[in-house]
Amino acid sequence: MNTSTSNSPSSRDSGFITPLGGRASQQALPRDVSSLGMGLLPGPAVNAMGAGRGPQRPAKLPRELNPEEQQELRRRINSRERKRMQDLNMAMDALREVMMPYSSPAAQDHPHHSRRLSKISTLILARNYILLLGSSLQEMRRLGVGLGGVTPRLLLAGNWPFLTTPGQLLFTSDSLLTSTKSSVPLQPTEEPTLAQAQWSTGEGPGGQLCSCGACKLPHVIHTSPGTRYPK
DNA sequence: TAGGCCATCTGGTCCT
DNA sequence: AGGACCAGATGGCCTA
Repeated sequence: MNTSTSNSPSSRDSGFITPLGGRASQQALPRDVSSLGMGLLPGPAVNAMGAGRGPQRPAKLPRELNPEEQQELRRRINSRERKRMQDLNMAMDALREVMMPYSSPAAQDHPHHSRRLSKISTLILARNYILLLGSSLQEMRRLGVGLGGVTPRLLLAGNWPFLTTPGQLLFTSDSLLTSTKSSVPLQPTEEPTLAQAQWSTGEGPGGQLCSCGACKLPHVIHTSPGTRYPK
C-alpha cells in the first residue's frame, strides 16, 4: 500500500541515531542518558509559550528515575511519537494515492511530473480539489441538474487545479473567482460559478514551461505566498 | 553545492 | 499521570 518511494518510513528505517538526532532505526538505542531531557544538548530553543513563564516546571523526565528508567521512559515516548508520525504518514500516503492521478500524467519523459507529491503539495492539491467539487456542485444546483448520472462539465474536462510550486499555491477565493473582491474563505452561498473560474496555464512545477498535456490544463492562479501557518 | 523534503528526537503544553 | 499534539533542531537523501 505504500506508494511512496525512497522516503517512506519503512524504507528509511535502516539508518542509525546520530548524536544530535539524525536518522534512527526502530531498534536503535536511545542516545546517551545525559541527553534525556536534561538539557545538555542544544535542543529546541525555548518556544514562545514556554518562555518567561515563571519558575521552571519540573523536568518531564523526573530526576527521581534512575538512568535506566529515564532511558526506558524516553524510549517509550520516542516510540509513541514515531508511531504517531508514521500513522500520519500513512494517512498522507492514502491521500496521495487519491490525488496522484490528478497531479501526474505519468508521462515518463516528464520527470518533473513523475515524482511523488510532497506533503504540502498533497494537502494543497486536495484542498483545491475539494473547492473544485464545491463549485461543480454549485453549478449543478444552478442548472437544476440532478445527481443521476450527470457529471459536472469541469470535472469531465479534467480541469484540475494543478500545482505549480508548493509554497505559492494557496488556492484562494480571490484566485478562483474572476472577481477579486472577496478575500474570505468561500461560503456556501458564494461558491464560484464554473464560468467564473479562471486558471492559469502553461507552466509546470518549478516554473518551467512544459508542453505536455497535463501542463496545458488550467492551473490555479495563486496569490503571493503570504504568512506561513500562522498560529 | 545549495535547497527542498523528510524522519527522528526532544521538551513543552494540552487534554482526558 | 500519562498520552496526544506541537514545534524547533538536526542530519540524511535527493535533485537541479
